[in-house]
Amino acid sequence: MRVTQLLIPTTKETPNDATLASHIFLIRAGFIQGVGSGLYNYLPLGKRVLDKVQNIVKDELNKANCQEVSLGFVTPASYWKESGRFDKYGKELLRFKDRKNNDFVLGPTHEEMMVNLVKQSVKSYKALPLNLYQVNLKFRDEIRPRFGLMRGREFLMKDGYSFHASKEDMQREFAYMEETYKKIFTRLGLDFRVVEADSGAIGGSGSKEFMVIADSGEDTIVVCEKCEYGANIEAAIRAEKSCEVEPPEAVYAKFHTPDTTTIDALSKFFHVDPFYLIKTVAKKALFDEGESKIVLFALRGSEELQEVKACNSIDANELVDISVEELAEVGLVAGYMSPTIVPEGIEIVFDTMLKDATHLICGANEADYHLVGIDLKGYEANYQDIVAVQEGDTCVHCANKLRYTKGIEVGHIFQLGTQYSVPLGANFLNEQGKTQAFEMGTYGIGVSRLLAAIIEQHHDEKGCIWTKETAPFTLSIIISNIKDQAQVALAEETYQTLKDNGVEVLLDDRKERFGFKMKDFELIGTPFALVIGKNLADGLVELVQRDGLSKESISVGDIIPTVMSQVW
RNA sequence: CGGAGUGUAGCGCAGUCUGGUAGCGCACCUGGUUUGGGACCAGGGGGUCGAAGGUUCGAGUCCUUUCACUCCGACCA
Repeated sequence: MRVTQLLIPTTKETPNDATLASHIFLIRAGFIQGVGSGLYNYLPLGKRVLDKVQNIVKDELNKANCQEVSLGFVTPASYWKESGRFDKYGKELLRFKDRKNNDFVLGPTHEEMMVNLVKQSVKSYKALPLNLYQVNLKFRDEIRPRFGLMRGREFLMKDGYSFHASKEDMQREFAYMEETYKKIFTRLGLDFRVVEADSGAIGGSGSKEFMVIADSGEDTIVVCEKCEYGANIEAAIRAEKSCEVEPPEAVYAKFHTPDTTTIDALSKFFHVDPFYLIKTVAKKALFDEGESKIVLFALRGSEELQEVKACNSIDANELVDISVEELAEVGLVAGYMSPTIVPEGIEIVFDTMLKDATHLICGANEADYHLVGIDLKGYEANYQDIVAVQEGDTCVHCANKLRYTKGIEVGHIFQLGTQYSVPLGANFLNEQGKTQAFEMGTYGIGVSRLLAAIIEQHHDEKGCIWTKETAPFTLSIIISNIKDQAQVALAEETYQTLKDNGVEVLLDDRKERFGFKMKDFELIGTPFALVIGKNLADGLVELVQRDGLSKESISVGDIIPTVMSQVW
C-alpha cells in the first residue's frame, strides 16, 4: 500500500484526554478516531490490526474445534428477564424500546442468545459437546469509559459458549480452552498470567482470567514469587496468618477511649498490634428490585476488606458506602461499631480469621467506648473469607511470599454449570432418555482491548512497536528524497517485488522530508523499515528494526533476500 | 450517581472578568525554495463561538435552561 493512497492521519499533538501510551499512540498514529464517550472508529491501520488479532483468535479456536456463529446484536429483553439478569445486570445494560413499545437490550454478552440458539436445535446428548463462538460488537454502558480502547462502551469481543452432557466434560473443555487461550496470547506476543478470578455478573464458579502484565492495568493481581499461583485480588486466597506479637491479656471490660475512631489510633491507645483489634466496616448492600440493607463486616484490624468478596458473601449486587447519618439512624455509632453488639435486623459477616479468635478489642457501639478481652471461641456467626490478600502474605501452595502486580484483563473463562440452562429451560435427552439441563462453560476475549494491551506492552517513547503477527504492515519503505529518481525507482521496484512475495509493505512515497517520514514510521511501528536514501550513491540502503531502532546497511543487490529472511 | 472542570476552525488553545470587525499554533490548499530527523517564504480556504431562550441598539462575552464531553471514586472483555 502507498502512504499517499492510505488514510493515515498522523499527528504530532496528543489528544488532551489521553494518558495511556496505547490511547495516545493509537490516535496519534491514525489507527483509531474517537467519536464519543467510549466510542471509536477504526481507520484503515486500526482495522488491519483488529483483523489480524481476530484472525489469530479464530484460527486457534477453529483448531480447537470451536464453531463460529454470529448472533443478533439487538436482543429481546424477554431473554434477559427469563434468565433473571434484566435486573441483576444493572445500568451497564443499555435498554430501549422499538416502535411497537417492546423492550430490547444491546447485548453486553450473549449467554441468553446462545442458550436459546442451542435449545432450539440440540435435543440429544449425541450432538454434544458443542463449542460455539462469535466475534461481535458488544455494548456496555460503562459508568466511566476511559483509556481509549481499554475501556470503551462499544467494543469487539469474542465470546464462546460450550455445552456438555456432564460436568466432567465441561471441566475438560474448560481446561482445553485455558490451553487454547494460552496459545492465542502467546502468538500475539504478550506477557500474560492466568489467574483465579471472581465470576462477577456472569455467574458460575471456577473462573479464570488472562491478565496481560502492565503497570497501567486496572486490575490488581496477586502472584506468588515462586510457584504458578496467581489470582485477582478479588478472589485471591493465602495461607493462614498469625501474629508474632504477644496477645494482650485482659479480662472482659469496657474502656473509655475518647477520639479513638480508627484502627491506628486504637492500636496506639492500647499499645496493641492491630491484629488483635476488630475492624467493623458498614456498607449498604444493594439487591434486585431496588432493595437495600445495611450490612456489617468484621475483620482483624490488620486486614483490609475486599469488597467483591464481601459482596459475594451476602449475595448482593453491589456494595456502596454509607454516611454517618445513615448509620446513626439505625443505631450504629461510627468509629465505635461492635461486631457483637449489633442493632436488631442488621446482618453481620465475620471474616474467617476471627473464628475462635481470642484476646480481641472492639468497639462497644457506644461513643468513646471500646471493649477489651473479647473472646470469640465457639461464637456462632456467619464466617466467610472477606479480606484482601496483602503483599508479603504466604502462598497456600508453596509457602513463599505473595506480591501484587497490575494486569489488563484480556480474557476470562467460566465454568457456568447449569446457571443459564436451568432458568432458560435448555434441556436435552441424555443416554438414559431423561431430560437434563446443559452443563455450560463460557469463554471471553476482549479483542479490541487487545490492541490497547499489545501497545501497552510494546511501545517506546516514540510510538508503537507491533509484533510480527499483529503489525498492520510488516515493512515500511521510506524514500528519503522523493525528487531523487534513483531512490524512487529502487523503492518502486523493491515495493513491487516484496509485494509479489507476499510481504505486506507500506511505501512512503509522500513528498515529505526524511525526518517527517521517519517520525511517522516510528509512530506507526511497523516491525521494519527500509530506508532508501543518500547512501544509495554508494549502492547501500538501510534496514531498520523498529524494536530498538537498530540499523543494518545492506547493498542494493541483497535487499530482497535480506528482507525476506528477516521478515519470516 | 457523587465531586471537579471544559465546550470557540479537523486538532491544541487565547478571547469571556470589563458586551462593539472572531483570533493564534498545528493541519489543509496554491506557487516557489529545501530534502538523513516533524524545513522555509508568499498567498489562500475553512466558524450557525455546544444548543435553546432572555437582556441589549449590539452577545463568544451578561442571565436562565439544557445537552455533550473530560478528570477523580464504585463496574467489566
